[in-house]
Formats: sequence, structure tokens, C-alpha cells
Amino acid sequence: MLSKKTKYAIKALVILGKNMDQPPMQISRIAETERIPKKFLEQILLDLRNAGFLYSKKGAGGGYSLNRDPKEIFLVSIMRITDGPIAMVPCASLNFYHKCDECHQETTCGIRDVFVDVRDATLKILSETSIADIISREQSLIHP
Amino acid sequence: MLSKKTKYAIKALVILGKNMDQPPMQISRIAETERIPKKFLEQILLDLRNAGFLYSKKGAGGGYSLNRDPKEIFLVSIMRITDGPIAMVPCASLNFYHKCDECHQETTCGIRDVFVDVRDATLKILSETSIADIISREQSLIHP
DNA sequence: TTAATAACCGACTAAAATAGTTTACTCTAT
DNA sequence: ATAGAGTAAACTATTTTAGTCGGTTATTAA
Repeated sequence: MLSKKTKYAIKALVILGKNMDQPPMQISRIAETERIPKKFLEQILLDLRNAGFLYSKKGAGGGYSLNRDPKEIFLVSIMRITDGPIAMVPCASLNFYHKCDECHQETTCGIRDVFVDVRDATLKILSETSIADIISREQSLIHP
Repeated sequence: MLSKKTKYAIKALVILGKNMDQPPMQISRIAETERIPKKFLEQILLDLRNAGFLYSKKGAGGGYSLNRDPKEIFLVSIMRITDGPIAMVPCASLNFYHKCDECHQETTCGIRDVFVDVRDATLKILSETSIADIISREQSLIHP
């Protein structure tokens, strides 16, 4: 399951993606708009900022804005920051690999073999879908 | 992430799939072979039995065996018993649908839209892969 | 230069999910 | 009868998730 953290992250990035040419937006405003607990959102935005996705400015008139083109922010990158691995088993993870506790013979494990395929299928979609795509999908759903 | 429960379930079914023409195998034997805590495995096998995948027999000489062809037991069915939904968001689940807490406009949600695609890609693999496939994949990995 | 605004940061807490364990019971073969 | 083996519910411990709390630092405007 996708964590709330990840959902909140995507929602915040979508809002900021729609705010590209305006002055930075405050955490409190994003939190109100999407009904996200403010202090929790602070943590999340900070993680995204430290990962280089967001620009932030302190003080009056400060806030957050995207640090790059929404077309270049892909779901896979966000999820790796907020949830960690994409694969459903650690031994099939590209960026967060580690051995499964239970596993004795990793190289000949049929479960791993299948879940490498699942990972690849998931990864294909998540690494092709950007914040800009989410925004345009929502437009298409509103005006079919 | 795949739960240990699901991994144990698959491993147990694989063992029983290799034991098709022999007398039923005891929980304790499966537990020892795969180093699964016995009492935990009991719960899991019971769930699989109640779902119709296993035949069980009590008393001396009793144990478990598969109730159907390993070619007809698919990962998707096992996972739905042990872990529940396949989709990463409840609103995209076919068998365990419910609304996301956070979501206000489900029909126009871009996140849902993407994760329906992810679900379909995952589902395709998991509903095509059987216990027999896992066994033959392991054979191929051992003898390339 | 002080007050207000808003992000930054670390530590703490509550609730839920996961991974078991305990205890007792039921059925079956010998 | 009794020993072997599955059935069942309830309980417990650990880990993860989803927050909260209290304060600090940087920036702007009065």
C-alpha cells in the first residue's frame, strides 16, 4: 500500500506544479487546500527539498515552489524518497537491495524471479509518469 | 512489501506442489524444511485450506496436500488471502475496494488513475503465474 | 531594530499492522 | 485408550506509520 506520506507528497507537488509562475506557496496554504496535517506536511516537504525537488524561502512572503519542470519529476523518484523501495521484496530492489530474512538460496529463488518481473512492470509506469502527467490526467478526467 | 505470511504461504504451496503423488505432508515437516515458525505456519495453512486450496487430514498419518493442480493455483489468489488487496491504493482495488481517507474527488483523481494502471500491470503477472510456474522457474535457475 | 512570518529541526507519542505465541480443543489411526 | 496431527481463538511483542510538540533560524516589513 502507498503510504499517506507518499500521497501527500504527490498532492503537494501537483499543487506546486499548478503554481509554477506565481510566488512561492506556504505550507499552511497547501495543508488547508488538501486537508493535510500541517506539521506532517512540513516534514514531507523538507524531505523533498533536501532531495532537490523543491526550492524554499523562509520569512514573510516565503514558501515553497518546484525546483524543476513538473514534466521532469517522476513518481518513481518521489516514492523512493517517501516510501523507499518500489519492489515488493527487498531482494528484487534496485535502489534498496538487501537479502530477505527467510531466503537461503537467492539466485535460485522462484519468488524473487517473479517479483523482479513485477518490479519491472511497475517501474516502467512509475518512471514514465510525471507530476505534469498527473495534472493532465486530472484535466482529462474533468473534461472527457 | 510482501508480508512474511505471503512468502511462507508460497513456499509451503511450492513444497506441497512437489509432493503431489505422495501422502499428505505434516505442518512440522514443512516448517522445518523452510525454517518457518510452526505455529505461524499453522495459521497460514488453515487460511489456505479454508479458501479451498488445501486438503487436510487429522490424526496419525495426517497432514496437508494440494487440493488442486499446481498449474491452477495463481499467485494473485494466494496474495489476496494472505495480504488482501493487490492495488497500492484502496480506491484502485478490484476485490477490496474502499475510498481513500484523503480523497475528495475520486472520479477525477490523477493518482488513482495512474495506480489503476500499476494494478493492471501487476495483476497481469500475478494472475498468470502459478505454483507450477514457480517450481519450473526454480528448475530453470538451477539448470540454466 | 524589532516584530511578524514562515521554513527548519529533532525528539517525542499514538495507533495500526505485522509477526508471532499460548492455550485448549477435535478428529483419526492404531 | 492413547498418541499423532490439524483447528481455533485469544493474547503478546515488535515494527511501521502517522502523526505531534517545542523550539530555532532566516527573511521581510514597519
